Amino acid sequence: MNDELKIDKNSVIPIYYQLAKLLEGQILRGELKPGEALPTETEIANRFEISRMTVRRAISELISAGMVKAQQGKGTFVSSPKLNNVFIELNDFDEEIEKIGLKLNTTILGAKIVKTDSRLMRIFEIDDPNTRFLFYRTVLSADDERLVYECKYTFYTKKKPILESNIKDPSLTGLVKANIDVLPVSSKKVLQVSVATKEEARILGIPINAPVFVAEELLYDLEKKPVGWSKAIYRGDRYQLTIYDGWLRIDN
Amino acid sequence: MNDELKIDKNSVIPIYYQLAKLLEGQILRGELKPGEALPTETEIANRFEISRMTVRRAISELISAGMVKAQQGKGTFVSSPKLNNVFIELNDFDEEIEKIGLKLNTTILGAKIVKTDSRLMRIFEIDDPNTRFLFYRTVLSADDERLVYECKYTFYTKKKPILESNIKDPSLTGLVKANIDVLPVSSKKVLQVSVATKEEARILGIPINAPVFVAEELLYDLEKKPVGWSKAIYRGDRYQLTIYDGWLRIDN
DNA sequence: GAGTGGTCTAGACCACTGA
DNA sequence: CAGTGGTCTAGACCACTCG
Repeated sequence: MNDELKIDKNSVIPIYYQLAKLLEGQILRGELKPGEALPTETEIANRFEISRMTVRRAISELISAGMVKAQQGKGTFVSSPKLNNVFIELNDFDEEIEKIGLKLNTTILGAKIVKTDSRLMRIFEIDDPNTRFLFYRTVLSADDERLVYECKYTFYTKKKPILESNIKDPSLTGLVKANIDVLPVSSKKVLQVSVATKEEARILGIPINAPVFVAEELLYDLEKKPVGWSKAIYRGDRYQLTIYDGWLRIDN
Repeated sequence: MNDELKIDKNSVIPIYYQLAKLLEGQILRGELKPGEALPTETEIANRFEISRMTVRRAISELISAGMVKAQQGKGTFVSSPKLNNVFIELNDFDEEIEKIGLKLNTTILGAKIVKTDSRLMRIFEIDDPNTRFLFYRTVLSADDERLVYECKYTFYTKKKPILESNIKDPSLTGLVKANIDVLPVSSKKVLQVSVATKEEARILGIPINAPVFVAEELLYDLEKKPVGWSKAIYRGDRYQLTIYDGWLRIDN
């Protein structure tokens, strides 16, 4: 049985990959149903005359794709596709726009040094009221249409001059890297929905109270200290978030 | 040198895990900076007197955490934390609410059989104008406050009776599974921002034109055919999306 | 050609589950 | 207890990169 389920040991395609694809096919075609057990690793190894380590490499691909789950002492079982609360790939807003083929353009509305206030002290977890921040206001446009209005803050250090013309990378990460000698390694983003204020509506050229996304981003350094904060207003009529979910496929 | 960088080969903790954590620590402490090369696999294996396969297992943990990248023929290099367009964990709205400790309650406002229309034919990719759908309207509440209004559609098959009292799992996935003998394995969600219509405002008890999230979900079966569709209206003042990004840590 | 990571083997011992 | 997956070894050969 299973005549076409063969593996070419002399192929340039790795054995573990051929085997993973073979098992993935059986699962996707429903020949192996959720809850069912895969053949044991030893069985598969004997059947295809390959090493058990190679079988394990193949199965580990399926595990990381979320299609099967191994249980020590029991066996390896086909998972039910979990359609919630899983790892997903979220395309960055801006890359999404560029894919469509529009030209993106960032305009710096202003850059200045500001004193701290209670909000910034809370966000950046600092006590010193003399701390000063660099404050940037930028607008992202595509084809002369304004899409995003963004306010960005990072610590001010006298080390480097702030020349507006000198800003190569106006993203929050870029500004932090340019102004303080720190590498942001993690971030937290909060996405909310709101309606445009008068100022936001004016800058983006949309009606007051039009729906907008509000995306706050907080950047952290290696020691989990906040090093940058931004608040971005996205036009609600131009942005949407698309999320794909379910079993990840191996490779493509 | 590096006295504390040791591995206990007799520990219950796997060697590959100890080594992965050791290397992760060096990267997080900045002893290995982005762009720098790790020692070669053979070097590490000799240094700790372990097998190269075990070293590879450790490094593969770092690779899947996105902290390093291996390049055949060249070496293994510490990655720069990529703070955009990466895999992220998106908590499901509802699970998020339950974590806070609120009791969730789903009310079924109605369930009926409807004829198809041009919108449903487009969404479900069908041609037959005689197709009929099951149409559910539900409301999700927490502590007597209405949070989400949802309209759900799935194919109507006469196989099973539709008893409202019989609905155990009112999620879209649950309804699809209950009504047609099909297992949804993947989904596509689109998140948009909008303002509440008159009907939505009435049902959710919010002002007309209040900001809301609109989440459309399309469920697919094994053959990538749409089997369920829902459109959910989330109160904008009660929901937000939090996204963590950057280097994933190994385990906890 | 020397050195790197990528694949693969044929064993071994262990920890865990279930009858 | 027999059978499962989890870890580990000490080799081997390959494909790739770069001088």
